[in-house]
This record gives sequence, C-alpha cells and structure tokens, in this order.
Amino acid sequence: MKKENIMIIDGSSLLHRAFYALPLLTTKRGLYTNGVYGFLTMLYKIKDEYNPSYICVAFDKKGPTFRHKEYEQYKGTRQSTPSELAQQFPIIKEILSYMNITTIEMSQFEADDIAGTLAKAGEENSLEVILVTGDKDYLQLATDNSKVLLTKKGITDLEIYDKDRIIQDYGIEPKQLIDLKGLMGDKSDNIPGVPGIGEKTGLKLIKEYGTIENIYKNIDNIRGKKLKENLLENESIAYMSRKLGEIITNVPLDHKFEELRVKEPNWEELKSLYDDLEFKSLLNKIPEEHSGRIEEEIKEFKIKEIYESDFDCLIDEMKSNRIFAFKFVIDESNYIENEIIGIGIKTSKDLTYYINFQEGYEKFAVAFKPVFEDKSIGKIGHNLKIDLVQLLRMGIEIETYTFDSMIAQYLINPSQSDYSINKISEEYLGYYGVDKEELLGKGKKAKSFMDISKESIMNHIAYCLEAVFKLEPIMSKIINSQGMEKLYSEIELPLIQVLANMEFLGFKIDASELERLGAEYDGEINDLTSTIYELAGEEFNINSPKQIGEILFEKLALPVIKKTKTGYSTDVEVLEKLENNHPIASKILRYRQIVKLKSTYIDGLLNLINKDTNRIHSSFNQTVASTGRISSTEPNLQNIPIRTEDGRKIRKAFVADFPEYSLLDGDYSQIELRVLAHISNDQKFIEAFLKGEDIHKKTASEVFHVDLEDVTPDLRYRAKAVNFGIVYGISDYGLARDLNISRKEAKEYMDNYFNKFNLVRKYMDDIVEKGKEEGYVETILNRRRYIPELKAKNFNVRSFGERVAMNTPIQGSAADIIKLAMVKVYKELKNRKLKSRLILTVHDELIFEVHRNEIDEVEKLVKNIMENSIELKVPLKVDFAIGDSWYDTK
DNA sequence: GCGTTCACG
DNA sequence: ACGTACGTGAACGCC
Repeated sequence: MKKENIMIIDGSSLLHRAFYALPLLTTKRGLYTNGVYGFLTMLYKIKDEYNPSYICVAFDKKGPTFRHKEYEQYKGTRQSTPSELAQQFPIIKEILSYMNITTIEMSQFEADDIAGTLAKAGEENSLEVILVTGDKDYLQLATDNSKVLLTKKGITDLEIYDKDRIIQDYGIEPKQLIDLKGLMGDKSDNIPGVPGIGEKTGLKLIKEYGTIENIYKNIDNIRGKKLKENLLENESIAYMSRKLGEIITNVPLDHKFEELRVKEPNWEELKSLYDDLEFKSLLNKIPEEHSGRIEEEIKEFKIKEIYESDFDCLIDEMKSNRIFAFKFVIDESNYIENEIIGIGIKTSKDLTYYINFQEGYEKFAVAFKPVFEDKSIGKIGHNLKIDLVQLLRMGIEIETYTFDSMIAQYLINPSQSDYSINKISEEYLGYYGVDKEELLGKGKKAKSFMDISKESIMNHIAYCLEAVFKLEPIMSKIINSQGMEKLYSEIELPLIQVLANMEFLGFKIDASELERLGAEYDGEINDLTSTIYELAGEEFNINSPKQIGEILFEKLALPVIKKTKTGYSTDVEVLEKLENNHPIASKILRYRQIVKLKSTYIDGLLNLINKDTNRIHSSFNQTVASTGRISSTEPNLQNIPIRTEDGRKIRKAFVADFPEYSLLDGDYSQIELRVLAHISNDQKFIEAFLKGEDIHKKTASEVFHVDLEDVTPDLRYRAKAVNFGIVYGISDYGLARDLNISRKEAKEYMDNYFNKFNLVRKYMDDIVEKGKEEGYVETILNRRRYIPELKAKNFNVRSFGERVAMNTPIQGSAADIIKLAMVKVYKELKNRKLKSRLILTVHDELIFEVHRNEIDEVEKLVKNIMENSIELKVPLKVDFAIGDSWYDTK
C-alpha cells in the first residue's frame, strides 16, 4: 500500500504569491479577488496531483513574534501589506473553512514554524510530507520523508524539491541552508548576516566547514583578509542570524492529528460563496448534484412548434403585445449563404413559438413581413445583426427594433471577450441555459444547427428569447444611469441595421484582376525563392522564422539584433538592419512582402467571393474593439494594402458595379488630432485647425523652434511621428524607436511639444488621474472603457493602462463620430430613396457604391453629414475621391 | 492553440 | 530598475 501523505500549505506565502502574479480582479461590487482566485487555482491543481490524505493551511498571525524579541528590527523593512491584499485573507480563510480544511495560526509564531512543526509530526506519524509555499526558506525542512513544493513563476508553475535535489543544486544538506542564511542574512526579512558574504562565498564556506561553529573553529585557515575580518567582527551576528532564519519545529500546537484528515467540503456554502465572488470557472469544481444549476433551470423554458395554420394566431398575438423577441436558427459561420433552419418568436407571454423551415421560408416571409415591418411594434433580440441579415435575404426590411442584449452589454463593458447570451444571462439573471458552444462543440469538431436535434435547438432558442426579455429592463436601466442612452439608441442600435446592410450588399470584386496579379506575384516569388536558396547555400522553408533564424544567425553568422521569447527575431526591423551585412536580408524582406500579398490578399480574397453575386461579404463586428471601433473579418476589409504600390494594386480588384455605379470614398482628415484638440481645449492646437494649417508642419515649427515656412520635409516627418506618439499615449522609448533617435532626444521632442501645447499635457495628466479615480475613461459621447490596469503594481501593466487611458478617449471619440455619420447617412440615403449605398467603413473612411446619376447629390449629402453631425471646437474635414475601383479613389 | 510576422487605421 | 508606443485580423509554422 502506498504511504499516506500530508500536505502542509503556507497560506500567507501562497496568497501573497497569487496576489502579485495576477492582475487585480474585482467583483462587480469592487471586492478584490485575484489572490483568492489564484490561491484556489493552485490548491485545486496540487490537490489533484498529490491527492493528500491529510491537509492543513498555516497562516502568519499579526503582531510580533518570538523572533522580534531576539532582534527588534526583524522584518523591519517590510512594506505593510496593501489593503487590496489584506482584505483577501478573511475570504480565503472562509473558503477553507467551507472546504473543511483546518487553518492554523498562532501568536508569536509564523506560518513556517507551524508548518515545520506539523512536518515533523507528520514524519513521526509515518506520513509522507509535502510542504507548499512560495518561500525558499522552506528548503531547510526537506528530509528523506519531507518534500517542498515551491512556486516558480506565475501560479501554475510549481517545482518539487526533495533532499537530493537540494544537495544537487546547492551542494549542501538542507539543514545546512540554515547556516548559510546565518552567513548571508536575508534582505527581505531584514536579517543582517555577515557583511560581504553573499550566496557564493557563503556556499563555499559551508561546503568546506559544514557549520558556522566549525568555521569559527577553523577561522585561522580562512583565506582573504577582509573576509576573515568580517567574520571575526560579526560572530554574534552570524549566530543570531542563523537563529532568526531557522524554522522551529516545536510550536505548541494543540490540534489532534486526525482533525487534519481530508474531509468532504460543505458544498452549498462553498457554492454560494463562489457565486458571490463571481468565480465562474471554479463552479465546475462543485459536483452537479450540489451546484443546483442547469437541470431544474433548463426545463422551465417552454416552447411549442407551430405550423402554417397557426401563423395568423401568432401574428395577432404579436400585434396585440406590441413587442416580440425573435431569433433565426442558422449556421452562423456563414449566415449570408447558408440554409435558414427555423425561427423562434416570443411575445411577452411565457411561451416561445418555433417555426421550422423544412419546406423553405417563403410562406413565413409572406405572412410575417407586415408585422415585422410594422414600425409601431417593437422587436428585441440578441446579436440582431445576424437576424436582420436573414430578414434582408427574405426581402424584409424592419425599421424599429429597441433592444439587443449583445450591444447593450458591449456598451456596459466593451472589453469583454464573450458576449454570448449565456454569459450575459449568467451575469444579470443568475442562470444558465445550454449555450451554443455546449450544444455544438467548438473548434474543428463544431457541429452546426443542421446536425443536432430539433429539441435541442428549440430548447436553446426558448432560453435565449426568455433571457432577452428579462434582460431588457435591467440592462436599459444601467445604460441610462451611465449617460449612454443616446449613444445606445441613436448610434449603436441603429448602426446594427447599417452593418447588416453592408454585409448583405458586399463589395464587388473583379476576380480576373486578382488572378492576373496573383500570377505576377507568383513569378516573383519563384525568382526570389531560388535567389534566397542560392544565397543561403541550401534549401529551407523561407516561411519559417525559425529556419530563417538558423540560416542568418548560425550558418551566415550575422549579428543578432533582437530576440523573441522562443529564439531569434527576424522581423522587418531586424532584416532592415541586416541589409548592409548580407544581400539575403533584402531578398527575404521582399519575399515576405509578396508572399503576404499572395496568400492573404489574392488567395484569401478569391476564396471568399460569393459565386452568385461576385461580391465579397465581410462580417462587421460591433463588439470586438474596446475603444468603440468596428472590426471586419472573413475577410478583413480594413487592412487591404495601400502603403506600397505592389500591395495597393490589390485595390484594383475592388470595383463598383459597372457601368451603373462608381465608388465614392470620403475620409476624415486628421480626425484623431482634431478630437484631441477638442478635448484638450488647447488654443494653439485649435487655432491651427481653425486656420486650416498643415498640422504636422505646425507641430514641427513649434517643437523644433523654426518658422512655419522653414519646416523641412524631414522635420515634418519627425513631427508627424510625435503626433502619432501623442495619440498613442506617448513614451520616449516608443518615439525613439520609431524615429531611430536616442531616448534622450525623443524626450526633448516630447518636452518641447508639451511646453508648446501645454493643455495637451494637462489632458494627458488629468485623464490618467480620472481613470485611476473612477476606474474608467469616456469618449465625447460617453462611451466608457474600464481600465483596471491603472491600479496594477507592475510597472509595465500600469504604464500600459496609462497609455490606454490617454488613447481611448481619442480613438473612441473618433469612432463615435464616424458611427454617428454612418447612421445618419444611411437614413438619409433611404429617405431620399437613392440607389447609392454605403458598403464599407475603414475607421476614418466611408466607401459608397454610388449610382452614376447621383454622384453630386450623394457627395454633397455625405460631406455635410460627415462634417457636421457633431460640433467640435475645430472643424471636421473630409476629403473625397471617385473612381471605378478602390485603387482609383485617390 | 500559441507565437511570429505583417497588413491596415 | 523596470522596458512599451494605440486599435485590429489572417496566414503560417510548430508542438
């Protein structure tokens, strides 16, 4: 039989470790939980791995210990525990009590003394002992039967140290680590030790003499005059330090050993505390029979399938209720083309109705078009964009819809990664349904709604629509209370319709142009491949950064410029620096560029052309970017090349529906800098825009102290980089790297800038301050982004938070402005019954497919709306271009 | 699934 | 002393 074991945990050490390893998580009520969460993650992991028979957690107790009597300054340099951490101790103790795990703390003693005492007792009871801690001092406790499990970095990385390992690592016995500490001291505990002795000298002495006593016995043999002198002068300090550093094993504990045996947790209490602490993922650790979730909740959702003969009855109910929720059942990976399987509709009554489209949706469309298009009837849903696209496919264009829980949640917190109905209902309603991932699986094995039973589909739809109904009042109230009502109802909500239309319409593609270009690229790729092989002297995979690294830095022995986590960096910056060392560098650069164009833009786009329409239907996502911007996928139409001529040619394939249509492209000039001028209220900045000056030139003249007319192209280029830096939340490091200048010089540029535009400096300071105080920053139209990083203790994390605080109101307000323009333009085109249509947005740019006869009217209308939908202290300026292809709109 | 690289604003 | 520019998405290699 395997020996039984006891796990002894230093709770204070582990909670500290977890607290500093994780970002500051809080619950909605502002309770800090990161340490507790990390502690529990570790606890579950090690319990699973070692399956202890006995377990116990030791804590330090407040107040002086017996060591303070020995040495008053013991731990005298310790910072007091931050309150964010201090408040987590009672929580973890409460959880441990529900887990029925004994916690021990005793005045006068520290956790390690308790642990040491228990370890000894464990050995006496013939148990195998595992000590868990983040404190290296525990290594002295390792014996043949006691091992130390030490946290490395992070929280999931633990390493086991047994006696042999310590002898191997240090070359001395565990017990001798105490003598070593006597010599070395310990800065963090303020234990002095012998001056001049660090780990190296200390280890050498202990290896040679074994103990401190023996060192002094042989003091005359010690080489090194200064060392000997230090030892002699500090003999009593050495002994005292050793005593302070020794973990004692005779704490008078009155616990009966059997009390520590692992017991069944108190599941109900534990679950309710995890609920309160919002530990969603830890709820899995609670067995289902105790968690009270899913089973009883799910079967409440009532749904009934109805057929053509019931249509009129349902329509009457929809009309008399004045509001309904709906959701189509469709494979969402391709909702523009795939078969529509069915629809769930729910009025405010208990019941949800389900209509299956096994014989097509035509009869449904005809019967329900009027009630969907009835402006006086409200419609609500979750991720309505997909449903609006389905309606467009059916020829139904609805005007009014009043609530989308996905969009609402995005406004409440735009930094989430998951906006599923399940996630949201869990947060506000406290219950789960079977969510899509559970139903369909994920990754490669994911099924579609086509592959699963009608019962599962109906159950999911019923749950979703019921949640939407219940969420509407709760979430609307939050949005109103945070001043986002206008942003929600006048921008984000109507924008859903605009995006649905853009997706449905798509962008016409000239496939033959893409193929022609692709052949051109292929030719060059072939040439480059052979040249590179020749220069390298062997064939290898040029697409592999790893193999490039081996060729460049090992075979060709070129200088290493930069490293990545995993090896040599071979990015543009590095390759450009190597161009003068070896001709292969520029060939690889060119190869990378062309291969990128071919694979992402030629092959990628060709794959996504809709065969029926010859158009590309991108998806526009309204809930991805935390700043408020829209993102585009499958394909991403927001990163089609423009900066190099080779790449720009791709745009020749993006065409208008010739000959009736042309493309009209309107882009905001310097929108982010104008927004910054507005929110900073800097008069010099504002005046420059009022006068219509070239802002980079103006910046150059201020920063470099020259007259406007004396600004050289180079100075303007540098000033432009400064302006970019300002918008991104500047740092001297970033600016220096961008301009290839010294950090000192970059710092001078920044100082000059802030001295000349001092209200910009004030804005930067104030917004960071506000972010820290309130926990969030806002855009001009009250879009909110929380920045918990601002309170981080880690310098890098906090600096990131500060840059985010500076950048988000700028980037986000620009997003507010263009979204507002999109909504207004869409409405106006529709009101005037024009054929021209909005088909794409690229952050500060709108692209229209304009009917030949409407060009002048549309340009005028769009210009007016884009420049005037919002009034700032500076004018907004939009530049227009017209062409038959996107390439030509320049 | 993660890391690297690179396309855009 | 620390070590980074803000916001995205796609392709590819590698394990």
